[in-house]
Amino acid sequence: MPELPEVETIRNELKPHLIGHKFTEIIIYDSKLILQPSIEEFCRKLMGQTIADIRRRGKYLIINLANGKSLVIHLRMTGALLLNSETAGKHVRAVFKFDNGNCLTFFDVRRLGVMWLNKGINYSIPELGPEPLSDDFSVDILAKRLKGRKAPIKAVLLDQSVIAGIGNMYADEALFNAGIHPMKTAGGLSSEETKKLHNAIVEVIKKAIGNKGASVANYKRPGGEPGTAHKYFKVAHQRGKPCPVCGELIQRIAVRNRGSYFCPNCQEE
DNA sequence: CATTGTCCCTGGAAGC
DNA sequence: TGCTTCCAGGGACAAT
Repeated sequence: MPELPEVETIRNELKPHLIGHKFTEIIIYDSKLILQPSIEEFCRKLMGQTIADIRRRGKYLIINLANGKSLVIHLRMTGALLLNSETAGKHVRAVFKFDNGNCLTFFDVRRLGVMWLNKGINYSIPELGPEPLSDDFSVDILAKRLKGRKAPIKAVLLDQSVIAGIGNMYADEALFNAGIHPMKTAGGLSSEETKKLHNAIVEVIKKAIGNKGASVANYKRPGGEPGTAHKYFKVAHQRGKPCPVCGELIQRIAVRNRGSYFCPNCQEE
């Protein structure tokens, strides 16, 4: 599932193939993919435009066009952007061709991914919290953002308006590394725990980017290769396996309907 | 504003 | 073998 490290990997690997190139053909197979404007207008406004830059904010991929507008893409659960892959098929929702002969396929089994065209460079994506790897994300900022929150820390970590880009897998990994139980009240963390959590979030995200993302479901890099970050997961999706630190069996509980994996010994309630 | 629950969407795995 | 249920989960949205 594409979270921050996966979207960052996709961005890095698409850039050299797409920047400076023009859209020469656009095929939309699934009308639900485009949020705005209409399909016809979307294609007309994109056709012939040059890609100036590819950026990322949280889990959103932002394709900046030379005309100042931007194409915003969210892959949600199973979306993938593949270079020079299949151009038709059951799960192909859109295909974009470019003047250098490259072809970009939007592949998405569960059809939850979306994209839209924005008017200005100030893409109107929802209000998001700080980027975990930016200077805006300090221990103090994290403490301020958790203060007074009564919801479980796991739920708050998944709230994109608190911190941008963290999803279910990396929330579980960060909480494990910080030794914090997912159900612990967010506002009740000690300053020591907050410090540990901050460090764990930064480290987990950095390491996952270094490993080109985690291929637990059907995440693929643009070239079709998997990432390797999931090979180093300690608790995420490891139900029933022994904790790498203490050997206790990893458990799964539901926190706000999200599967949450943790070690009952290392992360006491 | 904070919080919680529902829905969207499909396919693989597990259970019976 | 075939049916049902669970599970994967980001985010919009409604309700409280």
